[in-house]
Amino acid sequence: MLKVTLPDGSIKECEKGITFLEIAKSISEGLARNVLAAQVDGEVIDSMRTLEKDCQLSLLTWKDEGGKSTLWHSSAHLMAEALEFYYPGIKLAIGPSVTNGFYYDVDFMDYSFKEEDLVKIEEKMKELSKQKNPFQRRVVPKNEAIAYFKEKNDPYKVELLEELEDGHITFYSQGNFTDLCRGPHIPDTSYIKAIKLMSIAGAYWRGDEKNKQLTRIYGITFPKQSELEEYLHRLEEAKKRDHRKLGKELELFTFSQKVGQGLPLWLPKGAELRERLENFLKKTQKKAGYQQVITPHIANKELYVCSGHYEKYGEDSFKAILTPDPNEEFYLKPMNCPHHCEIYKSKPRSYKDLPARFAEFGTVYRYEQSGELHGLTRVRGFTQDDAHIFCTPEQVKEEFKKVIDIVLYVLKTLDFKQFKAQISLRSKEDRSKYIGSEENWIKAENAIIEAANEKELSTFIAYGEAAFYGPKLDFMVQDALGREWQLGTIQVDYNLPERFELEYIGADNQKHRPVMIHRAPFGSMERFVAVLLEHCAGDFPLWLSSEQAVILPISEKFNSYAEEISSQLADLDIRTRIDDRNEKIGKKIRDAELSKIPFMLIIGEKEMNEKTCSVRQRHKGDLGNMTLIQFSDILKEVVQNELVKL
RNA sequence: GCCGGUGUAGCUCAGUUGGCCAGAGCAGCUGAUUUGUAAUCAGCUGGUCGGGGGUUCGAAUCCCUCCACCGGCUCCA
Repeated sequence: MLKVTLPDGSIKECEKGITFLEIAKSISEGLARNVLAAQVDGEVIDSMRTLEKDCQLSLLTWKDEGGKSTLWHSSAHLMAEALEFYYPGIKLAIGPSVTNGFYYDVDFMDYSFKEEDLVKIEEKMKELSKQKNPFQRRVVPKNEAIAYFKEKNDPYKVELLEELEDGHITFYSQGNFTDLCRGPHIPDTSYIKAIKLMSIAGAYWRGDEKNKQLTRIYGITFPKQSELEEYLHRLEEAKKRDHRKLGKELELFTFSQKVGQGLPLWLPKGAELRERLENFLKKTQKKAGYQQVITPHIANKELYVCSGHYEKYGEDSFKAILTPDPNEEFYLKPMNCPHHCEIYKSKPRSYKDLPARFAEFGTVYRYEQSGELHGLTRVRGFTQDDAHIFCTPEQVKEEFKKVIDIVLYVLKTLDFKQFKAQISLRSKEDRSKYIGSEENWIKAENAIIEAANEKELSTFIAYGEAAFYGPKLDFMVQDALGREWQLGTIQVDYNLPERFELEYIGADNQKHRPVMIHRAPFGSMERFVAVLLEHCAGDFPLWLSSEQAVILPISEKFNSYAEEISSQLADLDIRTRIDDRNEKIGKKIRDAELSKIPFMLIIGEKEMNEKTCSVRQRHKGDLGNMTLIQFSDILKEVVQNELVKL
């Protein structure tokens, strides 16, 4: 008998050689029906594998990430089987599970595969799933595996196989389909109850644009039909929060083909919102010892040659701006740091002056690839809430921690509870794209990791995500559709100070090199507004709302009283508008609700006589009759609750 | 940039076996109504059917090309 330790700590005695599914059965039939995979000593494997030694076991179901990914991975195989049925001879590349479902990259050769073909594949998958075909695992010697796929004429699998180590290669088969696969898989196809193929898209083989482009088919499956329906419903709801849709509806921003792709136009309401966010941060930064600076939108090519950006990005950026002098070239500024370095250099600096913190809402222009533009989250002209901190090497960690405080304060104030802190380091393999000495990189990496640890941030490391001049700490949040975006970023940089030969005089009366910290708590105003918009579904906090209340006279007879309270509320610093259209009150309320105005003040005969207003709150309804002072107190309290979070 | 899809009024959308002056709702304008917590009624205005080229007696509809947008891929200082 072997000892199996379950997640609750209990130990179960089991016979060697029984399957994990059988262990599940011995616990309960219900559990057994739901088990998708087994996690044995931390490794996720088939529930049909057998018990060989004492172990820690947890049985994974739909509720576990490992369970989900196993079902989806198996679904990818099921889809591949259906595809081979209709398109014999297609070449399959890879078919993994992803955050929301799975995909398979397929080389369709001469077939043409269209979106409308998804339905018939889906139907075939449903048919195959009902056949209850078991997933069978088989260890295959490398040469045999290669021979199999050479015979099948699949160059992608052969290429994958050639990189694998002999003795660790497994095939999985179900029905008429066999695939090279590490696993794990569900016991049989009948576990896949609800199937939806979502979309097709192009994807390069191995993610390299030099390689052939394959057709990627995305799908998602569930162990229950109702879960699929719920998922599709959630997708619909998410679409309603899409910042591109809300931005248009709430008249925050727009794009114009004439102005140019990826160049947002901020409408009055959007501009006001943005101004409030900027002022909020300016105030926070002023307290933290930052100084505002202003730099121009273009700069001489020499600036970027010096910074290294020209060499790195010159080819892909907006082309140079020429002048009557043939020896001159200017560039639209793609980042603010080189300018700030020159501000630092404008006078000699003493260690007593450091840290120097220069902040600027600097608008920058980058020629992003056309296919990459996306609403406000990816644009060609945007404003960074940028600042550069110049400090001594000894001050780096402390300064870095202070910046983390600001970022956390900003996220907390705007009610972002879900975010990830990503430590972005160099790629392990390819170091050619980075500049600067090994020694400086290591110093910078350590500073970030230590600061993050001391601030007790929960972090994860992403290799290959560093900037070319240094590592970063990036704050990532998800948008309505689950896409991840980088918002705030903090970067330690030893390179630019060197390139610009920045110096300060130390206590020893010698010249020293300062260290730079680049940081932007919002990231960019554009992206932040986009993510904020989706996060709050357009219901902005009161302190950010341009129109905090709309005054709704019951009829035109009360317009003059509306004017009166509007001016009184303005004296109380409350931002209002009067809806004096010749419409019924129901219509005015409906329009105010749809435009997501936090408060509505309904005034008629009674209110005019009593010098009161009837207050209605967005999404909540009637709060009753009150005086303007009472109303203003409510607003003050709401704003207090929104802002005082530290 | 690459693959696939989409493009009709300010917005949401109808209209393709090629054929009457291209339609609807909302928004806007004008008038009537003077209204009590999510859409008052009537009339009117508004469209180079994304741009350009072609096929045809005839194109929103078919073909070519360019542009923009959407979903991905690659990229992201």
